Amino acid sequence: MPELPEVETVRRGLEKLITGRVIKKVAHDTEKSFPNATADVTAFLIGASVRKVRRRAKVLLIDLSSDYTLVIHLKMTGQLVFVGDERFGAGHPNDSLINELPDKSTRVTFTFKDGAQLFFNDQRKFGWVRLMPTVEVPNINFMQTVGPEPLEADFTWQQFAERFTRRAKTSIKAALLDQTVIAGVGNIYADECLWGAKIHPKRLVGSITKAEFKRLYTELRTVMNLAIEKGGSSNHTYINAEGKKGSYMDFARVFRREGLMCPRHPDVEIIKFKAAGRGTHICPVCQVE
DNA sequence: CACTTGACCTGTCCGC
DNA sequence: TGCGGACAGGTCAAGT
Repeated sequence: MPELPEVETVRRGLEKLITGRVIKKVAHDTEKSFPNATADVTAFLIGASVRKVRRRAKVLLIDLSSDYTLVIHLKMTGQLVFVGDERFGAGHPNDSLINELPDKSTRVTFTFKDGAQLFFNDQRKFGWVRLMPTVEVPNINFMQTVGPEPLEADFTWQQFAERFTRRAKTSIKAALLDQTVIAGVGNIYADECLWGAKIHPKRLVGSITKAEFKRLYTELRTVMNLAIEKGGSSNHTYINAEGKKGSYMDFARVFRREGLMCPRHPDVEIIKFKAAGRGTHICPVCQVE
């Protein structure tokens, strides 16, 4: 899925596009797409307006005037795409794409009172949408166990390093991907910040020095802030709420660049292998085991 | 507890 | 052109 920068990009788009709009209708395909969409629950959806769009880790939270919240996880291939009046006029940023919605991967369709629509599309069907009272959101298991937001202004490198102590015997990459350690890191930004900090992904957490944690913290924040600025990273599935792709991949140093040269070593090829069960990219000179 | 692995799905790409 | 297998930006529930 979308990692923190992609989910944040979607959040910002939705905030601008759907805040204040009144939901008139909701439709979904299978039970799995919207597990608790029973009539007594959707009663808190129909007629409610969007108050606020929040994000925690990789989860989107759409607060409604009914004091209920739509909780949405995009997982690997989820998208939330808004289609408003632009669909009927020229010059929409991605007319050809937008005009195809809904399509065969549309899972949930929200229709607003003014005719605009929000489509939850998800090719692999791992994602989900739930509706629950806003006050209960902090009690769900994920919210209770998820780690701190890495981009918060008051989050320090010492706090960052401290979060890892519990995972001393696993690899640094596995620990970075563990949402209970730090929120929002996924496969792209794990590889990117490990390269930036010159740390091999298979190094055990217990072997990482304070200086290395400090570098990793700085690199993670730098890379995620840059990615947000660029609208996230796009493969063939990710687009934001306006149907646009992000451009971070134009700035990636190692991710999905196997066979290309390391930015620090013009004569060294980036290699790919498996670490923490995921495709992993490194510069074999910058990052040694 | 900490840690690893397989499962959940569909689509695409690559080698035979 | 077809087919099998690996792989894809993420969690979970199991197993050791």
